Amino acid sequence: MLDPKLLRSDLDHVVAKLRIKNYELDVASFSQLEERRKSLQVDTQNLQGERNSRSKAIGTAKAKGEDIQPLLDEVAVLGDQLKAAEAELSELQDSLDDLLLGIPNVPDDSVPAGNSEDDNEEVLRWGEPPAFDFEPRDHIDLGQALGGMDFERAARLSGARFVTMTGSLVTLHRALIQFMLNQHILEHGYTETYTPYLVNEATLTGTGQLPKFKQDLFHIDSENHNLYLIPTAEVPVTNFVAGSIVEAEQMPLRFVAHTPCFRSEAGSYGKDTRGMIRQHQFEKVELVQVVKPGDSMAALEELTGHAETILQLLGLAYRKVVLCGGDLGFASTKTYDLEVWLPGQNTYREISSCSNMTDFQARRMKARWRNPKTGKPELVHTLNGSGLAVGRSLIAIMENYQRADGSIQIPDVLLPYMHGMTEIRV
RNA sequence: GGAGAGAUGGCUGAGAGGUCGAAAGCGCUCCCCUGCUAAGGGAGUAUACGUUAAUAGCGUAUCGAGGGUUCGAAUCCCUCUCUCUCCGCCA
Repeated sequence: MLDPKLLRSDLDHVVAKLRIKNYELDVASFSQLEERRKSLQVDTQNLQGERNSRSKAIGTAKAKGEDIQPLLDEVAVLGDQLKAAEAELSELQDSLDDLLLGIPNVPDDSVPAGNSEDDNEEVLRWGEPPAFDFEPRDHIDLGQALGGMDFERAARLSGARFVTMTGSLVTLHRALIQFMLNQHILEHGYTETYTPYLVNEATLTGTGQLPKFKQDLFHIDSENHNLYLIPTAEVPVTNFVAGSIVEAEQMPLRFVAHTPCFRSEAGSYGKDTRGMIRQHQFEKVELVQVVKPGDSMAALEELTGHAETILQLLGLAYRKVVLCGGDLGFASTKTYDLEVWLPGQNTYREISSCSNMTDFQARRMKARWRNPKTGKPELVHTLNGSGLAVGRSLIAIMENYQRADGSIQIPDVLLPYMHGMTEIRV
């Protein structure tokens, strides 16, 4: 959520900023609601004040043993007026909140303009795409040939966009998770976390998935439960600090979590339908930081660097792009995508997305820290990034480390997790 | 699943229809005293919103959440959520 004060004091500026994100703020609706809210709130508070002072007078009169009936008669009409005013105000407040919850975060000044991923700006390329003296295969061919990856079986169990895996490929998948976790915990200073995979509406509202993006989520709506499957660990982990005040000396908080992620992928029909690129269920190692407001842009660079380190240690060629305004997520002010080279697709594909949400999520979650300079609680800044998406990492390893005979070489950093295996073959 | 108890400020914890945004203690901040250490005295110490030049005043709201009763609710009633204790079941 944006700062309502900012919207009131500098609306034109916010509108201009949001245009970079291709979002047109409904200024008329906002101004109208805001104006009515103001006058209605003043009226309501005046009525409340009157009721309070009169009730107090009744109290003191009663204590003195005076006849209070005349006072009661005076106050009789006040109740209904007040009730009506309060009802109207709360209704108005709700519409205003709905509007505010639907407005995206404003982009950082460094974010380039643009409409789609084609307008994203490349910041760097690392590594060389491998040169093969044979025609490289994609992970689907490789996985089927190796016998460990089966999309048809998964479709019988669940439907499209699922996979079953067996054997060494699963070991490799698990090795990737262990390697990433250990790197972030032992080398990058993150605290390992375990979280629920089902969360409530308040939690998803805190990070910004609700109310606007309900269609992207899997929803458990049963007699006794109203829960959603997490689309990313960002949701439960960032909400660790919801409603709390973090001590200054504890910051920055750095959390890493490995969780499954569930996405309905509504609206992506026909996109990436083959293979493991876009699934309803996938594993991700997620990085979350909670930092002091002044530190968040530096923290974004740092966090993105932590994700890059994983790619570098795995020896995977990648490029780093800054998302343009039109491609920027709802809650983000600035996002770096890391795109790994996939020989099977002959292109770079997103494997990590690292974002600075500034105080946008913190305001929704009421996540604050106590600023020693002011002694007051102030909103924290939150960041998150994939470090990395595990399923896509598996694909990347398979396609980049494939050999002419269809076997797959295990990258050195994963060897400690592979029970002595140095390659995967039929 | 059954029975019971509870939820109050940064923390502990009083308060049981009116003068309660809330006693007291702890913690924290400032000041005084005291030549170290320790101790003592005083003052202050929630958040949001509105009004405003203002972090000054003033007003409004907030005692788990949401409804209700009442002129007036932390206090009474209802619903929900969560926590604790005992029993049952269980990976």
